[in-house]
Amino acid sequence: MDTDLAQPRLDNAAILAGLNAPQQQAVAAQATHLRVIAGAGSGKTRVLVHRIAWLVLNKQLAADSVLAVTFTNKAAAEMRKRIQTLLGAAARTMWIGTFHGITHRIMREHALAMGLPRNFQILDSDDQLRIIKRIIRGLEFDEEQVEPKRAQHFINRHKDEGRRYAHLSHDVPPEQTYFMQVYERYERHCQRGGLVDFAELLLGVYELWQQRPDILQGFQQRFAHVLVDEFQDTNAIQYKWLRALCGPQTHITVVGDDDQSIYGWRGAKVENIHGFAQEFPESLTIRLEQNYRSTNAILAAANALIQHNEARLGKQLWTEGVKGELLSLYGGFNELDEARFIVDRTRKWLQQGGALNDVGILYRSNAQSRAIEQSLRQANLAYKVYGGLRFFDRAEIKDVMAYLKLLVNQHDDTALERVINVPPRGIGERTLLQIREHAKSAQLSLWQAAQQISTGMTGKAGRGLVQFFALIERLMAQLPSITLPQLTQQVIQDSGLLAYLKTQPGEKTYARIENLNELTSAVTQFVENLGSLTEVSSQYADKNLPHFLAEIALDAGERDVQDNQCIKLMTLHSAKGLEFPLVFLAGLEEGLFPHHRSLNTKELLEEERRLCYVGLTRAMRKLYLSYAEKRAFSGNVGINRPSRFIEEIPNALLEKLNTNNTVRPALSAPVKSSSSMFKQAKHLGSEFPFKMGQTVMHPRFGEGVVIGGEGSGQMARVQVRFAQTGEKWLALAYAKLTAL
DNA sequence: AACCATCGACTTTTT
DNA sequence: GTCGATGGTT
Repeated sequence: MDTDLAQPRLDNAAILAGLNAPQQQAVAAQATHLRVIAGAGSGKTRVLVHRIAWLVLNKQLAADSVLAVTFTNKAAAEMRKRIQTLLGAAARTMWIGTFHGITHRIMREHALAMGLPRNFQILDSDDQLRIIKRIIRGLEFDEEQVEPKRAQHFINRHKDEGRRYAHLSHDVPPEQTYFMQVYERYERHCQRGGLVDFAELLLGVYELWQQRPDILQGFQQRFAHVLVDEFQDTNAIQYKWLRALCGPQTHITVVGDDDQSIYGWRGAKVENIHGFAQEFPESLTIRLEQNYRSTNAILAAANALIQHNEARLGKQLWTEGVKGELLSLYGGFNELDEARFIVDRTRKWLQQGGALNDVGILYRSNAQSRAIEQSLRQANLAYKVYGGLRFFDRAEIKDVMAYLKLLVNQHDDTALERVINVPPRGIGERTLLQIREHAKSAQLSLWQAAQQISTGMTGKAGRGLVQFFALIERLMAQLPSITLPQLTQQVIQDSGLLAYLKTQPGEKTYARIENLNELTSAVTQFVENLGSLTEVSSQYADKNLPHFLAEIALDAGERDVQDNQCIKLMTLHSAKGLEFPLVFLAGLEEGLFPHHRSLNTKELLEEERRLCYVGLTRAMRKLYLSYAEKRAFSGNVGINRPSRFIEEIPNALLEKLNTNNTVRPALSAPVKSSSSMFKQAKHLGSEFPFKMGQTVMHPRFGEGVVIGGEGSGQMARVQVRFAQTGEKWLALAYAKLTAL
């Protein structure tokens, strides 16, 4: 797709060559601000890259007066690579990075002004959760009532919106007062420890700019052009941050597709791209609607589907390419039948000369992969499941990382707690409790507290502590004289992690040991790359290690999807930005896709539809849609109607393979009012195991009476009035209700 | 302190 | 069904 070659002499003709008219307009737009609505497969990255080249060439810009922001490291790396191809070495000094990477860089530069220690640490969500758990325990809250995950979500949601504890109204629903207290303590904890979570990177820099207009002005003057990729995914704080950065002289270019906005649930605001023209009156909007990826049939289906959304800027994808095959729809008897169908058609594809890595199998939720994997294994087809646990999130890797963190900062309590008894060295819960108590009362870090306590200690725990201190100190002493890969090896060996792993039985042990080896090669790779970056460090671990830790914290470890000679399985969310000649979109069932938790509000439902749109537009040549009439879920069997999204695709584009089944068509609209729920329940009939007014038994809530119901299959819920607990909505798929 | 059994949860995910 | 957390037991 990309035929860019290094040009000996780059001129405008070369930059614009091979681009269609709207692409050229976007690349060379003179408007103060620019919004590019870039449909799927319309050459978005290409336009972004060529625009940067055009700007540098025509506006005589210094390369470092351009700032290009993306969401993922992968996108940033790709962009830098392609700019390098066009502009050569000039791309080196250009500010290209993720929101978090760039704010991290700014934060390092201005740590002092932000009241941060020079060696501030970045928390990943795992670290964050651990801290929150500790705080909840410290406050002596019941973890049942104040769930750590929800507290984390509470904190992150507010920070992503730019709200500190101090900004919050204290007039909140009672259940949130707990979260408020956790938030307050969490803020203090991070402040004290020099800990920075992901949201803090953005929020911290934003606040710095608010408090120090001089610093802000410096950045405003430095960047003549700011370009933002995937603008539809920006959240509130990212938007505020960008808004602040745009001074009177700044030009901003945003690129995105409101129809592919699928991250509303984690705070992304489609409004940002929708309202751009109002917010930036001197702006031009250009639509890229010519698609270079899919057949006409696929695009027609995608266009038809997305037209059911109201909240959109509007656009129609088209192609000069072939009409292509119709989409095929298969209604499986159950999820295994669906999987067999997928295997069958994959085989057919291979027989016709297709390749394994042409194939992408996409689904709404991870759990769906199991049945498909099973069938693929039986058929001996090579596949890989993308998503799930990231490399650096694996327990054994995090253990090693925690040791490395401790070497940089012994007062990193989170890291210490993680590894003080991993591998087991006799330091149990009681000892740990003692250490925590002492740390709390004497205002010490756990490291300090442990050292003080260990002096009077004899026995197993005491020996374990001494051994642990000796290990850390010995490794610390080596930092200035060994390389980072050597250090990593030492940690793996000397900590006893490797030896301990080897003694553990279980099939996963081998994979874990492999992971540790892979970590060493990742570290080696990091050190090699370091030489080519601007921040050249000495080869020794004392200099490299802090950089490495920051890098890893900001690295999702995105795996390269493209090359592997195998079938790719992934969720629709992870498939965004990818393309496959042959795509299976599985599990098109009401309740699963659209997901039952998105059925009740229009906004969520439209996001589901956009997700479906993303799925359809991944396909280049052939697209299969499928659903299962019955699907096993958490041990239960759910009966689902085919997804409404199927109906939203014109019949003329669909070849129906096996849909002569017993399942009735989808509900045309979500159930809204409670009275209609009530009616619905009465008429639900066979698949609804309870009648109105029936007495039922619940293992936890006891006896109750059915007073309402809604939905069917996986989304079926009943309302029950319990004697003790009052009225509750219970999902039939989860609740173990028995009729009395 | 380590191990085992039982219980419960269960959309999507980058930084 | 399966993973992870928890609580009770050894």
